[in-house]
Amino acid sequence: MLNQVRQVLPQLSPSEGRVAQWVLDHPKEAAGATLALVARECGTSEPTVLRFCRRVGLSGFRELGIRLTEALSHPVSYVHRDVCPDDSSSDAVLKVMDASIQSLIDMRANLSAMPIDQSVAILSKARQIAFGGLGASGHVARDACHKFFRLGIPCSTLVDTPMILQFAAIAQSSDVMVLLSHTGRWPEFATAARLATSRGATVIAITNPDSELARDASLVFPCQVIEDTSIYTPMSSRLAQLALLDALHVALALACGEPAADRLRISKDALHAQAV
Amino acid sequence: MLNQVRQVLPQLSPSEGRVAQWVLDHPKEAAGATLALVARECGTSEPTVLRFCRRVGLSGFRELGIRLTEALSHPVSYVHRDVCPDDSSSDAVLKVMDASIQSLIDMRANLSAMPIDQSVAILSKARQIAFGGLGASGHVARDACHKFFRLGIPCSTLVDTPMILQFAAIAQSSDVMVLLSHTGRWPEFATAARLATSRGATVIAITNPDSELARDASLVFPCQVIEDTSIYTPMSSRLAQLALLDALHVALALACGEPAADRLRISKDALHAQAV
DNA sequence: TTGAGCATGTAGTAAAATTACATCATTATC
DNA sequence: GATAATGATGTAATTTTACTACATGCTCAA
Repeated sequence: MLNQVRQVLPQLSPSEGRVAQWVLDHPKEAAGATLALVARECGTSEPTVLRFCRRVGLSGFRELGIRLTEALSHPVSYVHRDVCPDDSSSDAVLKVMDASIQSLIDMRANLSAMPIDQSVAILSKARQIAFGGLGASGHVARDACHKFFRLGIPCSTLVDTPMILQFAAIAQSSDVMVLLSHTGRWPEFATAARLATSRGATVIAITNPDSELARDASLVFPCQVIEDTSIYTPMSSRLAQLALLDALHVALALACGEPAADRLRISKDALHAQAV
Repeated sequence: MLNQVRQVLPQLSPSEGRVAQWVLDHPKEAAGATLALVARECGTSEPTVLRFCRRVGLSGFRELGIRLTEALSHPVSYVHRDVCPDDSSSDAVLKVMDASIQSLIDMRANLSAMPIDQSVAILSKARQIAFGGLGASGHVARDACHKFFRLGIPCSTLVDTPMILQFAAIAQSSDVMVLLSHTGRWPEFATAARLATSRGATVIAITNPDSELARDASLVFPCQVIEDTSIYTPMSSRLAQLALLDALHVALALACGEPAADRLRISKDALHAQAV
């Protein structure tokens, strides 16, 4: 909303521009203000304020109040703003955290498009699960492996292409291979997916839906890659992948019922017996 | 807000109750509605609607609109709700995602209490950085190591207690050891922290502030551990740690200026030359 | 049965939002 | 350089909206 105001500001006439500027400077005050007050505050007349509202695409002054409280009630909005070289450390940290939060929120909004139930059904019957990923995704794969193994399912991690290809080559029908790739463009991943599926195994891809890997996988969790305009932008999508695997892990634990829950409890207790 | 309405509903008179019910049923509509419209819609009079507003603790009808848009603009609140065994897969997944999002939001709110500037200052002058963590924190440590090493700083990962103790024993004054532990209760971590600081090295702890480790570290990033009431609760705090390290990494890259930015760019290009 | 107390509605009021129209300045056109 | 045209801005009237004061009617108890 405030961005919308900023955007039309240059096209506004002087008086209307003053109103826009005042709204931007005092958004909190403007949200609850009355038409007369705003006019007085900006040294203009009521109709001018109203014209300003219309010009930013609102139906009237009342809607301005609604839109403004809406925008402000997110005490902070986690919209992505690029980190720029002259940011202070604290600014940069805030921006990165916001980007991370936003990427999780985006993923949450997309959950309905993901094959969660199918994946849980297949994973719960898996003979073994292998998690494959290169570079940063390798760490996610390791983490996932560590998590799922506590359910009592044989798990392994594949962090280089030879390993991934070898696993695919010897996969059996009840094996599951989870492949993590941000862009899905490593040709070896698609090859491994084809190889594994041809042998009857299931390949779950957590990747860009417009990729060769996505086409060749059995199940795809679409993860849009945020175009990183700035070199400072970290891989927020990696966080989202981790959270997704967390969620899948819990869903699987539920689906497996008591035995899995027991194993979780036991493995937690094993740690707490000492300290964590 | 809506909860507030629900709470007073039983104490309301019939007509006022109808208003409350309508507001609960059509919150979106109610947010922008006019007094007359609500009265008509509920088959009652305007003063009754107004009385309803007063009874839920508002100053008038106008405030109802504000509170309502406020409540609705958080399309969902990411409050933590425990996963229970009879949840469906999709319910469980949503709950886990919400918990993850909330833990990031909490961390963001706590950023001001963290020694970001000091850490950046020390890290930018570090001869080498070692990231230490056990179990799940080990994966976070590996991920962080992978990230910081791309800045051109010598980095290593320590994923077991002997390694952590050995690093501490041979640490030099410009070395930095980053220790990750959710509870901070492993005695070896505190020992390592004492050992390393006594040799002039800096120990940055990302851990529970009420722990031995926190006391013995040079700098502490407090991370409150969410009491995991349910065995299904995953380690959301691990996500927050990752995001924090992401942020710290970006802040450090900024502080190091062009050389670090160049290295980041080069390492990104090295990947993009093939595919990621 | 009558009056106290409460729920509800009617009618009125003040203020706010919106509209219609007038004025002024600026620019374009002849 | 006068004049029409366009657009910005304000004034005043109108409508709508929120809110108040008061009246009606109902329920229950003495």
